[in-house]
Amino acid sequence: MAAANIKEVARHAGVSLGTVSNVLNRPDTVAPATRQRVLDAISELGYVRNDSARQLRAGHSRTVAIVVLDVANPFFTDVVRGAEQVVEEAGAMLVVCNSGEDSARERRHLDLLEEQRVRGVLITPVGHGPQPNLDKLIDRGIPVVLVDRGSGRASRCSVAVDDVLGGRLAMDHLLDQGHHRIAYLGGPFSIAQVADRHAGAAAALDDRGGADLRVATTSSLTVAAGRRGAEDLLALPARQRPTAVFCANDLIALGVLQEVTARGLRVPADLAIVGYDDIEFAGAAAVPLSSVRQPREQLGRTAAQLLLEEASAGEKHRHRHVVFQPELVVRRSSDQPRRTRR
Amino acid sequence: MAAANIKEVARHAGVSLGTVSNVLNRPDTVAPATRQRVLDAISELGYVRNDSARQLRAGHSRTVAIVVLDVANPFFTDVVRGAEQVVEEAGAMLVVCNSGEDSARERRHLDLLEEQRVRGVLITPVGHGPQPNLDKLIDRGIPVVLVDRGSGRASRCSVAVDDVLGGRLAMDHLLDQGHHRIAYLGGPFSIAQVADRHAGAAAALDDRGGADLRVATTSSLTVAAGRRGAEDLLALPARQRPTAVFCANDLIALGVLQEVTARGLRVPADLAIVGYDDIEFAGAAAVPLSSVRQPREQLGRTAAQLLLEEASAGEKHRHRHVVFQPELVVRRSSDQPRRTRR
DNA sequence: CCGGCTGGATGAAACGTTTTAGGCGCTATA
DNA sequence: TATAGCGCCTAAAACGTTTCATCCAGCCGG
Repeated sequence: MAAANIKEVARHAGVSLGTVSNVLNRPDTVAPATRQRVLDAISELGYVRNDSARQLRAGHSRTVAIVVLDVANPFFTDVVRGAEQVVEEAGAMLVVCNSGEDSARERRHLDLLEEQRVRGVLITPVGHGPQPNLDKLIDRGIPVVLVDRGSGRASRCSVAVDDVLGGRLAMDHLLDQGHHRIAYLGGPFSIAQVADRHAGAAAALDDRGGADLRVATTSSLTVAAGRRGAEDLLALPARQRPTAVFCANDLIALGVLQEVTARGLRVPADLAIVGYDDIEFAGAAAVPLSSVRQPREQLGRTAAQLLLEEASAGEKHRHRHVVFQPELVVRRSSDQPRRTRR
Repeated sequence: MAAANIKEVARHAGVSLGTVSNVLNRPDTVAPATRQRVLDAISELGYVRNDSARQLRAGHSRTVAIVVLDVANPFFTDVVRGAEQVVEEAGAMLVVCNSGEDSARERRHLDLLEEQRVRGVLITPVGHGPQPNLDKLIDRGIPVVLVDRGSGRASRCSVAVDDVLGGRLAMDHLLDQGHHRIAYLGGPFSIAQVADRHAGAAAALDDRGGADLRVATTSSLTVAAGRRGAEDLLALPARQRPTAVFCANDLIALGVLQEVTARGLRVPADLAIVGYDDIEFAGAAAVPLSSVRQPREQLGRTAAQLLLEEASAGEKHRHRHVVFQPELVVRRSSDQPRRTRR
């Protein structure tokens, strides 16, 4: 069966083309009898709207895109779920694109999305420099909301969790636990979250002093990268080896935990670990993981709301920047009798 | 800047509309000098192709959709990554839709995708009854590939892992370990994987005898559902309580592990656990989880390949059904000195 | 000098909607 | 009786591409 179009439906129902369109879009403006005839024709022919034509006419599509750094990262999957709720409620469709922390792929996705004239884009950009591609979208009138990236830019909305504060919370906690040699493990620093969390940790240390913060960078935010990072840390001579590590996210932390455990060392006695994101698996880890919790689904919901608002308000929209507060969840991986450590 | 269209570009470059189109689609058919003039006009005006118009003309889009049961499930995220590779290589775009194990949402997604005339659909359907929506897509000529669902249906391709075999492997292993009271935890049974894995386990038991298989159903395949399922199992009187549990997936298994640990019981001594999927977190769990491993990314890759093949081969395409073999990975959660248990 | 060929460009049709201006037959009002 | 208003419907234009049938100029062989 070839795809029937609106014209065939019209012929079949003995009405004009515009009437069919009215049945579809403003059913109450057409007489009940006619409407029924059209509906019958529709179901008889198995007619399905052609969205391309619709979009062409409308000038934009009804889909909203979210571009995440990593589809397999539980942080983002929860953000996606939050955004999904809101977007679907509004009768639109959410499509998920994966940049894989690769700015070339990000660019390709954005180009494609622009060609598709999507209704709007939620994005956690890969870098934190200027973003010509995003600006291009905005120029074209496509609303963009930055997710988990608090840019002060006035040209777009953003939702974020205060990563600097999160870094502070984690660091304060480790200092409270009496650690003096602490490592920050994460990367690449081109990812804003990685840099901000580190900045918070460094600031906390500046305020209180009396400890050492070593930075070890990873090439990505994955379990495997965490394992490799841990190898490096553990290879240090005992006097330099940190007694605690603050990881840029939970995947890294789980990697560290795996590596440490594999070598027969104990957590937190030999190495205390604090992660970030408090993903579902953090509590189920070999040693339950301390972590900085973020309101992930809410982040997604709020982002989607801002986007839809902007999309419908048009010119008179005022950009907003929403910042949520993170919260430290202390579990076994960093919790031990208070004493000074050397 | 309003979106410039092909006509303006043509005027700007002093050529006709068709020539611009040729520059875009068949650059070698237009004289170098003209081509350059057009390209200059394009970049000067910031012209971006309008994909809706393109699609309208072409009759179909260049996007491929994948509809998964749960975006937050690591199994699917890996399948998505595999499919992504192949689809992007082919210059198309993969969009991810989440049915959330809800057939109403699945239906809405499929309707929307049909309206969009997507190039093809990869899907793990919610139920395993007849699927009128899928048939509708196929009637319309949109290729559909079933993922992780080995339907013998001749009308579509499929890729799957032999879940019955996986269930056997798990069960055989537990029997080898000397367990006599075993539970199968998972649900809903309307999900084919849940039913098949159970069938495999039951078949293995039939073959060997000498043990009891209790089925406990959950409402979904999540960590939370696993915890609730474990509560029920642990509430049984000691004589009936199973000594081992085979879980329909790793999320369930992690939930069980959490609940068991929270009550101060030991794994595997008090309760052995075998999961399914071997997700990245399984090895990092409190007690490293035994699990049935599936070639997840490859599943995605193969599915995408079949889809693209069908999309381009058209009529003369022969449907294929690819089945991969799972593999049991034994870790601490089910590994213990062999002895008979009562 | 003519016919045919070729590389390069053109113009118009077509894809399937939505929307807008208007038409037609009624009824209610002045 | 004219007029306005209303309910219902129609016809046609427009959205931005791609493609296909032409066309034109130049060139070659005869």
